[in-house]
Formats: sequence, C-alpha cells, structure tokens
Amino acid sequence: MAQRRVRARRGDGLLLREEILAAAESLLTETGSEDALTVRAVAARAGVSTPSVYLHFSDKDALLEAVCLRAWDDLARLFQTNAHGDPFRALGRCGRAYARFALAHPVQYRVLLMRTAPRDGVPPAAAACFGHMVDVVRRCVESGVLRGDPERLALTLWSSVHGCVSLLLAQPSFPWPEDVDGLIDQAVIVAGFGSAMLSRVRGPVPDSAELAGELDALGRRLGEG
Amino acid sequence: MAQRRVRARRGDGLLLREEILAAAESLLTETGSEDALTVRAVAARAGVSTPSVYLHFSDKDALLEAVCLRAWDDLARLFQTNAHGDPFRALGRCGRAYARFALAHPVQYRVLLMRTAPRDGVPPAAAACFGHMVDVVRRCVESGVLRGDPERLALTLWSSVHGCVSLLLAQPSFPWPEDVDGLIDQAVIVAGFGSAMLSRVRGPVPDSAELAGELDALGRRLGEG
DNA sequence: AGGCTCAGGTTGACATCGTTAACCTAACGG
DNA sequence: CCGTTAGGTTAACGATGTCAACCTGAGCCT
Repeated sequence: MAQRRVRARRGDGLLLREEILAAAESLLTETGSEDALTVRAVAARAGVSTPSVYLHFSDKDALLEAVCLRAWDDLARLFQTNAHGDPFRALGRCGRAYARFALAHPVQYRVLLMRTAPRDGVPPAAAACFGHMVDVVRRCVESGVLRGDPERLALTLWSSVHGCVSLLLAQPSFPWPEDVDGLIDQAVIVAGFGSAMLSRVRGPVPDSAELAGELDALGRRLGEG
Repeated sequence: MAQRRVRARRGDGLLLREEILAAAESLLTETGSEDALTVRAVAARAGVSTPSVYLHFSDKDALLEAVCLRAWDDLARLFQTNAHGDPFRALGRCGRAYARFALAHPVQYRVLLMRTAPRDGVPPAAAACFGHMVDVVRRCVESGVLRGDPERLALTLWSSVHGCVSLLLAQPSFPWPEDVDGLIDQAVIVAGFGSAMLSRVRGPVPDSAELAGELDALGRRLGEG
C-alpha cells in the first residue's frame, strides 16, 4: 500500500472509482501484462483496502474491461483524423492507424479483442472498431471503388487488419520481418485490393493461369497511368 | 476423483502421461473453456492425486500446451488433402480448411494462437500453421499467379484468415451474418485476389476512380471468359 | 452542542488455485 | 527375501477472487 488514502467527502464516492482506474492503468502499462492486474495490487496502489474495489466494480473482469476501454478514445480520434480525402486512400490510412493503435495499446487490445468475450451483449470495444470501419468503408462504396454491403465489406477488412496485429501481439517470438510497418501496409492494401476486386469478379474463382494473365495486363495499365 | 487409478508397472511410467492428456482433452472439449482445466480437475479425472501431474508436466501451461497441440495433426492432414490441383484454387481450399480447423477446435486454437506466447522460442503450433501456408503459397508463386517472397506472402494470407476466425472465436455475441462460411470464403478470396494484385501494381496506391475503372474492365473480361 | 444516519470505507475470513517438500509403497533385480 | 527405486501420495504454503460483518466520521436535524 503506497499511502493510505484519505477518505472521500460525502457525495464524492466516485472519486475512488477514478483513482482505482488510474492505478489499474498504470499497473497495466508498467508491467505490460494483464496477469499483473490483481485486485490486491490495484487496491494497494490506490492506497485503499482490497474489498473497496468492489464498491465500484462488480468483479475483477468489470474493472479490467473498464480500464482497457479507456484507450478506445484514441481509436476514435485516429479514424477521425484519417478519414478525409480520397476514400480508398483514406481506407488505407485508417487501416494503418488501426494497427498502430493496437500495437500502441497491446494489453488493452488483447484483453478486449483477443479474449473470449462474454456471451451476453456486444462488447463496446468490438462495436466501436467495427463501427469505425463501416464508416470509412461506406464512403468507398459511395464513391464506387467498393461494391456491396458496407457492413459485410467492413467485416472482411476489419478481420484482415485484426489478424495481422493480433498475430503480432500473440506471437512476439515469431521471426517477423524487419519492417513490421511494411507487413501491416501489405495486409491493409491486400484487403483493400481484394475487396475491390471480389465485388467485380462474378462466378467461380478463376484458375491460376487466367488470373495471372488478366492481372498482368491490369498491372501494366496501372503502372503506366 | 472418478476411480482411483491402479499404479502403473515399472517402466510404464509414461502411461500416466497419456491418461492425463486424455483427461485434460475431455475436460477441454466438454466445458469448452480453458479455465475449466485446473490441475486438480485433470488429476481427479485421471484418477490420480494432484501433484502426480507434475511428474509428467513441468507446470500447468506445459500441460495445456501439450493437450492443445494434439489437435494439430488434423491441420496437417487437412492441408495435405487440399493441396492438389490448380495452385490458386488449392490456396482457397486450404484457407477454408484452416478456418474449419480453427472453428472445430476453438479452445485449442485460442490457447495456442490467440494468447501471448512465451518469449523464448517459436511455438510449434504457429510454426506449423505458417509452414503449411508457405507450402501452398510456394506453388502459387511457381505457377506465376502470385509473385514475391513465398514466406512474406504466406504471412499476409495467414494473418488474413486468422483474423477472420479469431474474431469469430473471440466475439461470439457479435452480430455475425448468417452464412459464416460465406464470410470465411470472402476473407480467403479477398486475401488471394489482393495478394495476386498487389505484386503487380507498382508505385503509389491508385486513387478510387482510377482503381474502380480498371477493375470494372477486369471484371468484365473475367466474367465473360 | 449533541446525537443520528448512512456513505464510504475496513477487518477478517473462505474456497480455490498452482506448486513444492517430504513421505510412502509396491514392483522388480539380485 | 531383501534392498532399490519408479511411481506415486499426503500435507502444506502462498496467492488469488470474493463476501459478510463491522466500523467511522461527515453532514444534517433538533
């Protein structure tokens, strides 16, 4: 226990809630692991007895979710500042921004999007991520570069960039290439190109030779233009 | 404790190891959650005292990893049976098979690929997944439909399908579309199309109008052919 | 001033967990 | 038949999430 906290005045009960959240957040970022967030450690850092935590959070998971959600304001800002300009390029910027956000808040991202969420109700973190993706995808659909249901398209793009960052977070000892940024770029662009292309290729998947031939031609034209 | 196990004969010490693994596996699949796998529960189901588990596994995580790895034989078989024929179409089949594998072994997949792996050494599960992807991608590169470093391409394709299934596993209460299979198909094809396209489009990302025009033309030709 | 109330905590305990140290015992070689 | 040792067991420790019961002091009322 760092310092025995002075008792709050009447009506200031919510003060403790904020102090607990701050203590928990510092614990998370300092240790880099959610395992370090024990109720006792948080209470001690807040200068308060252990059961006091339960005055403001129904259980440990509620505390963990609340503290991890604090990072999600950053994500909204990131999407907002990257959504302008050409829709397809904005999509790329937002995807990269999403990845940067995840890697900048690894614990929070793991806790909220890589663990099994409770069965009841959509977790707000997931809803926010998906919502932001839908917004930027919708502009691509309106501009004509993407076609189809924006929500469906957003799901694929979201899962694509999520896959990249979640593997990076979960497998730190994997022999990743030097330029992680380049890998993320690749994941984002591949998802964008693929989505744009899929909505225009009807029928069965073309075979290798046919696809190679058509894409060679496309590459020449886009390279020249 | 179900039934007090009869002591193994001399030299049959490894018998217990197998029985512990079987008990742990049944616990995992019955409960569907790795939290149910406590050392005590496993020992009880194996008909043995709790510390006996430590005769064969250094700690709980070692046991958990060992039991989850048992599913990975299935994955090797799946890639093997889907790798034949046209390379690009085989890539699609393997991607779908990978997703089916993950959804068929949700606990094992979560434990081995969605939790933070230890810092020392590449986990065998991740190495196997990546290795299989590289194999099938290499054939695509040899046939010319994909271009570039097979390992790099495999990383993107792996992360793409991993993203889809890991979101499905982690967010069961998300309003997923009815046809999960269709969503997986989409993720796989988008990754394949995008990868094939990216290696042919040099220079900066085209803007929305340019991309839309070229892809419209491509769609018409592939649709007719 | 002085007492009452109840928001805002604390003390102490319980069950369960992973893990270890110390001990036991039955199967085999001689 | 006896000693060794592989193959276990018993008992315990410390940490954890959580709860029931208790305390206490700030603010209102008379």
